Amino acid sequence: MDRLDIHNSEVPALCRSCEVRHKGICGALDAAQLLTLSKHTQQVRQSAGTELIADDSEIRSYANVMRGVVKLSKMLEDGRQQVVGLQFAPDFLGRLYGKQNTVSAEAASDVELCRIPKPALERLVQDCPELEHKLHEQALRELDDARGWMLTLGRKTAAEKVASFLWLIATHIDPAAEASRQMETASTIKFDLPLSRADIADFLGLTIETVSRQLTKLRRDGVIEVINNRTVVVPDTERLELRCG
Amino acid sequence: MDRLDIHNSEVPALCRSCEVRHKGICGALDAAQLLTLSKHTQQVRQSAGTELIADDSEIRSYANVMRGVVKLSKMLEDGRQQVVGLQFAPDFLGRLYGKQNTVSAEAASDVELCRIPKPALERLVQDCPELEHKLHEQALRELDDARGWMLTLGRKTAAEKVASFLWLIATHIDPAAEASRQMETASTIKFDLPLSRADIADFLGLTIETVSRQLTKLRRDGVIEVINNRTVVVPDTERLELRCG
DNA sequence: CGTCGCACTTGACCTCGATCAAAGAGAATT
DNA sequence: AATTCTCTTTGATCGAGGTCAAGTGCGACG
Repeated sequence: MDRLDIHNSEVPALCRSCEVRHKGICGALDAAQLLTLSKHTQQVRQSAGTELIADDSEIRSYANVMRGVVKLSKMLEDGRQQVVGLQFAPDFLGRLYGKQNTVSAEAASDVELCRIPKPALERLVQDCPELEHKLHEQALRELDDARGWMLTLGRKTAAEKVASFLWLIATHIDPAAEASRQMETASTIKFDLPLSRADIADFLGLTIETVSRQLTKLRRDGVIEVINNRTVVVPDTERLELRCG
Repeated sequence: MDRLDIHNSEVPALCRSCEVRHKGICGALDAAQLLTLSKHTQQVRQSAGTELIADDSEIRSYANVMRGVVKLSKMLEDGRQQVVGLQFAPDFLGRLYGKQNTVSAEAASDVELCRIPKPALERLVQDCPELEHKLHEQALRELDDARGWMLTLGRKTAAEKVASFLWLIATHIDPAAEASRQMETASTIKFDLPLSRADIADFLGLTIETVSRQLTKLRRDGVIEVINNRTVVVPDTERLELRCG
């Protein structure tokens, strides 16, 4: 688990995050600001399992997730762990306005990040209310997500938790499929799990054995098919949704 | 559970929220903006148990919590409920930038709110980047809180959950005591629980029986004293902290 | 091709917290 | 003071999910 070093990465011409407008930070910036930004950002690749941010560490830089999935988690002293969030491209990654990080972040899959040093981003945010607005909106979305998961963690059964997790990944990995699902009901979705069983367990507040058993049950009941332990096919999304509690 | 109606409340001279600077929204505003604000705000009192916001309802107004505690919660169709947040004075209450509310809000104790209609606040936010910044910071604090509770919900035992809840209330109700605790270790804290056993259970993802049993255990072990089922005395805060896991 | 390592699955058993049931304990009403 | 709420505590029992222990499948590597 080597720590990420932004100096060991190739210098980007213009950070690709600028092409990503949906949730990324760059849609808010004008041409001059984009140029400034591109001078500071560093495109970085990290392989699955790399620790990107350590909890309680000093905040030195922020990043945009360009590709892959980043896992945010918190740990108790005795090692019990809870995944408290997942970030998909093109989410912004980092805790604005703090001195210390409040969670740790790890690459759940191979990821591509667009790094920007803390002072550079903070200057941009100050100069650009529109950028602060964008980041504010993402924070509110993350807050909604977190609260949604609190309901799952506190009140759902193991079976409902696992179904809810699959549902979350299905809708995030393949938003197109989700959109089409709303038009013409009953569709098939196929996606790769970006998390190991252990990570899923830590996300759902379960053990890996329970996650495995519940996946087996969903398989037996024909709600999902699993290929190579990583690829999931959902023949009928409604059947899955029904199991989310 | 009558719904709140802003037209049935007395017109405030100048909303008292403007005096509250720590986390409230008004510290960001200049004199002219404060005056504008005071024309739109309505000070409202609600008694414990009143529903302030219904989940999925259309957002019509925001509020600042002036006194008391507001409980945010989410519910499954079958009635299972999870409290996903608590708001103490002078927190801002409401989901900015959304059409629908994403949680329901209920007065946990008797509360005093300073209401402001959605359009009025949104105009102010647009005109005043400093105000957006304030609200952004609160959203990030709430996000940190939510993620902290995810760890509690997913990974702590019932005993640790109850201790953590008491710790949360102790530090929020009496920040002064908390501050003094840091200077000279080992202090006594006394506070009233703002939540019923049922609410505590819904907050911790437990049943009221388990909450009751754990409180009894803490009492037996001398970690807390309980007066009238509502007032809690913690003779040694460190002993309590030790039980938070 | 074998075997090593790792992630996942499956089984047997146990425990913590849920459920069901009853009994206090205040506060409000008659 | 007696009655009736509602909230809380306590006890007895049950079961979902955790724990412990094998077993399986698959890719990496000699």
